Amino acid sequence: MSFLERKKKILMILDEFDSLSVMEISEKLSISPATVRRDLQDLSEEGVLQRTHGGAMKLDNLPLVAFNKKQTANAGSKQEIGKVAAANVVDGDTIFMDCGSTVFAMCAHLKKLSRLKIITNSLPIVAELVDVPGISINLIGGELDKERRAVHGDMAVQHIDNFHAVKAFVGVDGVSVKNGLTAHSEKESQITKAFLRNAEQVYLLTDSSKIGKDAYVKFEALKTIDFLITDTQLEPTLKMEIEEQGVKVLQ
Amino acid sequence: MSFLERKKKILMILDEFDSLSVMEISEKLSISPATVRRDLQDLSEEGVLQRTHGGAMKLDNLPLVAFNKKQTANAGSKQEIGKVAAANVVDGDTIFMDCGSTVFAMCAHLKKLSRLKIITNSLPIVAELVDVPGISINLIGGELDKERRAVHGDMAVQHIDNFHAVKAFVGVDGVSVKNGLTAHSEKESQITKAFLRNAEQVYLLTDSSKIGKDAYVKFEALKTIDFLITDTQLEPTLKMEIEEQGVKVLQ
DNA sequence: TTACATTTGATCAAAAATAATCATTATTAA
DNA sequence: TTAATAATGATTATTTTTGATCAAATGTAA
Repeated sequence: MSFLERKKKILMILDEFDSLSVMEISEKLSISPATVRRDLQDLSEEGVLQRTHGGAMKLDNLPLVAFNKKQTANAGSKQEIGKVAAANVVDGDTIFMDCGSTVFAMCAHLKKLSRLKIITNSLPIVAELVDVPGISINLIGGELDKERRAVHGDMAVQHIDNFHAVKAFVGVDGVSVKNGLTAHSEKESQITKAFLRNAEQVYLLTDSSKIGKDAYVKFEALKTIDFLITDTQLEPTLKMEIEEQGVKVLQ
Repeated sequence: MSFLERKKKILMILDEFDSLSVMEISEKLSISPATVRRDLQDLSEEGVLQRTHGGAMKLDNLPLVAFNKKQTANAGSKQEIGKVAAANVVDGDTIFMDCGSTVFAMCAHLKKLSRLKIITNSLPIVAELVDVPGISINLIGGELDKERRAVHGDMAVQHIDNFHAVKAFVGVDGVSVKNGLTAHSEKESQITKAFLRNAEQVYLLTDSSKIGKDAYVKFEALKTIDFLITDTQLEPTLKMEIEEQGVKVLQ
């Protein structure tokens, strides 16, 4: 087994168990501890995991490494959310699609549409839908954010401002009644804001773990969005508070 | 069994098993390990699989690179041309890269640079270089041409006009002293024209089979370009005629 | 703190894989 | 047909990778 294969496997099992010891990895992959240490050193230098004494830990803010593949974290609810969101798209729509794994989960359910125009800054979405007949894609230009596999920056915002869509499907890092929509980075929030102001209807897709939480860039009021699509774990009191703001919650 | 047949089979079995060793491939196809290694090297340069020590792996972002499957025509000379072109890029450069398999062939030889900015409309180039540290990418936005895996259209042209690069590396469908640069489609020629007018130095990459031939959209005079990079098959008389126009021919 | 156990990084020899070379075979052109 | 060219497989030298060993560093418990 080559380094590249081991790297993939280590990251996969590390995604499942949040942390692993050198011995555990050594046993699971049938390689010597010395090799595991060398691999962990390389991987930690790449910045894809956190080395610890005796093993390694998952990095939680590791955005989307090879995110096409598997998103075990909340994979189930993301698929559910993606399905519900896709059900709100109809033939002939022009839609904005944000980057992020939750919005990406819509892709699988959009393939059966026969006429759809997608404006997006997300490379994984492009890769997933480029060969689907009936779907035409407008790719937003600008600086490529390698980690997120998405385009950001001023050019991207300008690009979006040249378009109008009937629906926007966006993600956030946090959302609450008090602070509205929040993000980890300003660049990301600028893109999302641009989507919001150029779409007739806005759908916010987020699993319930991010509802009631705040990230540090506060960029838009909650009532700006029309629909919040989330999983069934959302607490009823939170749901009521959100709906009082005029946001329809879909689950 | 010819290289083309082996290539097909290798990609097929690699699609089934996610990774294979040289020996496994050698046994499955009844060819020697030496040939397998040669094939894997070629295929990895084409960007359709990931070479590892001891074998090969499937690529995860293959959808974006898929156009390369048809790239086998003149694969050898394309690699040569790509290598020569890449040798003209130095650390710190900002370059335009056109879509097309010949320009794509530069990628493999650009990875060792430590500081490079690439402005491109080609998804395969993006997919190939997105994970290379030291290379930053500006993706040109606009309508996605699914067949070409590239972005075209007015937005794309506008985008390019916002930038300036020291070098542009472009491809064409035909080039001759009489008709200059020619293309099969107007959209493609508009993009190339935009690259030409915003770069200080223009490198045209094309294998010799396209030299002396004309496609139907005539869009630029031959003398507009500074360098023509091609293979060693180019006829000396043609070469002389081209150099008389002030174009330097590199081989 | 000290004593003890564990983990680590460095070094090295063995094993594996590769690239380069060369003779042979197959293919193509004349 | 023969000569020239290209592709293949075998051989060998080189490089890369691996696992073992061990002193040094780190963490843990008293």
